[in-house]
Amino acid sequence: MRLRVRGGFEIVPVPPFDFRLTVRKPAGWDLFTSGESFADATLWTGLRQERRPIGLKLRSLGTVERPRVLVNVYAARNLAEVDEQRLRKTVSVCLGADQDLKEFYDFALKDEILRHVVKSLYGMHDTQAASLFNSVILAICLQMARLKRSNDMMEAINRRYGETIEFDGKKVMLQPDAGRIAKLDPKSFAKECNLGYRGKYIVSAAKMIESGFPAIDEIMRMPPDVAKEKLVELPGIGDYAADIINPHAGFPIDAWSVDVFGLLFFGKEPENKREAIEKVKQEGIRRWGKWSWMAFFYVAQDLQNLSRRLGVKLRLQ
DNA sequence: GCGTCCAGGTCTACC
DNA sequence: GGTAGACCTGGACGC
Repeated sequence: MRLRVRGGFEIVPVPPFDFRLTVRKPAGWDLFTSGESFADATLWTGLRQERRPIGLKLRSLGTVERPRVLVNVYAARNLAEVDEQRLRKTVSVCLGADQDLKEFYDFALKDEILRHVVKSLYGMHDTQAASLFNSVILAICLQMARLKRSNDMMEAINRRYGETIEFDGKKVMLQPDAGRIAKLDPKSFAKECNLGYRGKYIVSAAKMIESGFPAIDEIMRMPPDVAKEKLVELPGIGDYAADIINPHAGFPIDAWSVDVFGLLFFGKEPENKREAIEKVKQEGIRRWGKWSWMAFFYVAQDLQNLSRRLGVKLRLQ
């Protein structure tokens, strides 16, 4: 689908704000979709607004201490004023533009582990997904699979049911919306995309989302424990997956991160990962309290630097 | 080449 | 309420 420029707006994030680190994270986490591209302080990406594909070109015009982000909006037809206002708010929230990192940095600089990562990744804001369903797909595909297979499953879903938008000379793949997946036969879907048992969870979750489950922004506005309680109502979403979808509420320790944080906290990787997950999670929350997620996020993005600084060999993702 | 293990968890039947 | 076992698939590993 070809999109034309339909408007634009400027976002002024709270400094420090490093555009590159925020939209193109060192560990490779995408902002909105795996199909986005980045060059010359510019990100071409896309999302859906009320099912409608929207192309976005985000350009950094400022500096880390005086940040400005110019957003060009591309769509098939003109946007109403109210839609552009809503889009502006969505992009601003997803970029974490209003996040003030000062309090976290003050806390982190007194911590033996975190002081290294906040210096290395100064100005990296925590971003948020634009779609609950896309986060659900990610959280379910991460389960019981190595990272390569998780990526293969998500790519298969995008290839078969996603949508490519073209704008500003770029092509961006958008992930499918819940409405499309909700209509599928779970067994066929699982077979087509090599999802195994996950296929039925994704289709059932899509049906729940289609029938009025709270949207991502509503979830984010809920108190963390209420949001988590709500999220685990979705099929295939348990404790870990809920923390992936709404990370502000938790410390998403899994079979990979249990090695990393086990080594950081206790000086060695646990012998029995499954048994150690709860212990490591509790230790993270005890040490870092309300900053647990930010600590997890910064550490996960800075493993190479942290390995060097602390003289330990942290397993990269 | 073949068999086994287990991976960025969750659900459910059973006690 | 707690817990063992099942669940898809495929790469890694030992033999």
